[in-house]
Amino acid sequence: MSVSTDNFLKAVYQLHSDKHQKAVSARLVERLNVSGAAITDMAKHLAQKGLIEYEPYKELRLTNKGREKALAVVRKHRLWETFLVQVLQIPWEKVHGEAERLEHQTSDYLIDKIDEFLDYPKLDPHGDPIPDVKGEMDETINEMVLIAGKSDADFIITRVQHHDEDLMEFYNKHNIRPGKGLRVISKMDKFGFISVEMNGSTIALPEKIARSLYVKPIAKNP
Amino acid sequence: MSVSTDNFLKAVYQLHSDKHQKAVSARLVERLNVSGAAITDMAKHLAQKGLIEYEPYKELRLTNKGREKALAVVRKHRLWETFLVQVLQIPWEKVHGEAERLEHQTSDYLIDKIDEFLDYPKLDPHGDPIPDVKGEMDETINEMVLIAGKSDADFIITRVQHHDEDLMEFYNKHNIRPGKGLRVISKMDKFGFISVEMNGSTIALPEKIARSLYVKPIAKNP
DNA sequence: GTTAATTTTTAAGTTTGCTTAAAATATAAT
DNA sequence: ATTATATTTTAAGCAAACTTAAAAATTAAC
Ligand SMILES: [Mn+2]
Ligand SMILES: [Mn+2]
Ligand SMILES: [Mn+2]
Ligand SMILES: [Mn+2]
Repeated sequence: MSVSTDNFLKAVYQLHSDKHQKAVSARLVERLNVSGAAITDMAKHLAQKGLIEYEPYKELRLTNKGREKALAVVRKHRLWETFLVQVLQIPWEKVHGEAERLEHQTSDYLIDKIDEFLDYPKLDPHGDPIPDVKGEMDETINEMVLIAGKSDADFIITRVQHHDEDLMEFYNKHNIRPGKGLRVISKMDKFGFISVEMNGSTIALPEKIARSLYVKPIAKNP
Repeated sequence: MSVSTDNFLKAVYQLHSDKHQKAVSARLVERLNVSGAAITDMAKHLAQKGLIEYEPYKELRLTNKGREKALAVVRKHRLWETFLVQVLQIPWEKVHGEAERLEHQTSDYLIDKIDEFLDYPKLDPHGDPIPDVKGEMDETINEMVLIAGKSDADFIITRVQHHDEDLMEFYNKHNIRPGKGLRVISKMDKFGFISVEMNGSTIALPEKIARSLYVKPIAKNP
């Protein structure tokens, strides 16, 4: 498998899981930074290899074999991110770029050694679940995007999106991490801000941020 | 720089340093497993980029810029090998293959972090010197190939070749490592064996092995 | 110093993963 | 239900890094 097919399968897997108004193909264009023609090309190519189901103008879908390959790449990516943060102490905003390249050049043998060394972590530094050697991982239940959270309710941050550098900068500035608690004070105002209480102070989160944070509700302490 | 140029420059650098009857071009064909035509192609291409000096039918030579790039790849390779052995405890015979791929996907930032983590090692697991961040490394003085060693003299193994799996298997079986001492009992016999005393016993080393071990003489203890 | 063997280069062609421009189809709007 | 807009596919083509086969230059042999 080449770097391009790795990235294609991984992207299909990830885009498929969070549903969106746009079709997978269209979002692949943005995610992989290639033309639409390249997507069709690759789709046909991988369909013929039995990795995706492709029919003209229909939504792309991974076959079992394709999902297996995608999960293997996701596993390598997330284990590398975890390793780089925990062992080499690389700042969490820097590890995604490194992992994006290392994931394609890491044997199954090596990644299993890394997994063992880390003692089989379940979550990466951004809160994303790490597939185990069989491709299985924890389901995140009750999870929602922060922007969908009811006001006057308490949440814990479960995951943060981390593809965008601006997002990461914001998280760092406001000490936003998976595991942190927050309370939604008011839902989005007319300027696109949502007000939350965090780390003892109230801050206004821009819509972009509020859409990038995944949270789960917790029982209120009276 | 692509993987192919990385490997090409690294190979030119390495083949240039140990001189041999065959020309560099011819040995590149073996080392990189490509046709002669591909070597000429790449040579022209890199010459035009100012990385090597190329004139038809003349020996290839790296420019300063080319050597710099080559050393950067060598640095990444050897630091990865060291890291995989020391930190992840991967057996030394397995690390070369992994490093061969990782070396091309590792940023300068990351490799410097690895260097720092390892506390700036000077030698890799096979005894090869590791270029520092400026491309400088220890010269190995008085070093020779074992087969050139005088009989009835004592040596220390400085480096071992490790591209070949058979070699590594032999080293493991006989506990041959950099740093080990040995004494040459007799030079190569008519069957191609050289007799040495090592680890308290006498063993016959086939020519191939004796050509793969680099040693330096030590003063005899009377 | 010719001739022969070896090495290197040139020439032509392939594959992968892209591109742009157009045509085809699907989706949305009136 | 047409028409307009957006998306996807087809078509043609390009660049990198290879290949094989033939031609050219070098090196070795006699
Ligand atoms: Mn990531
Ligand atoms: Mn990637
Ligand atoms: Mn190596
Ligand atoms: Mn390599």
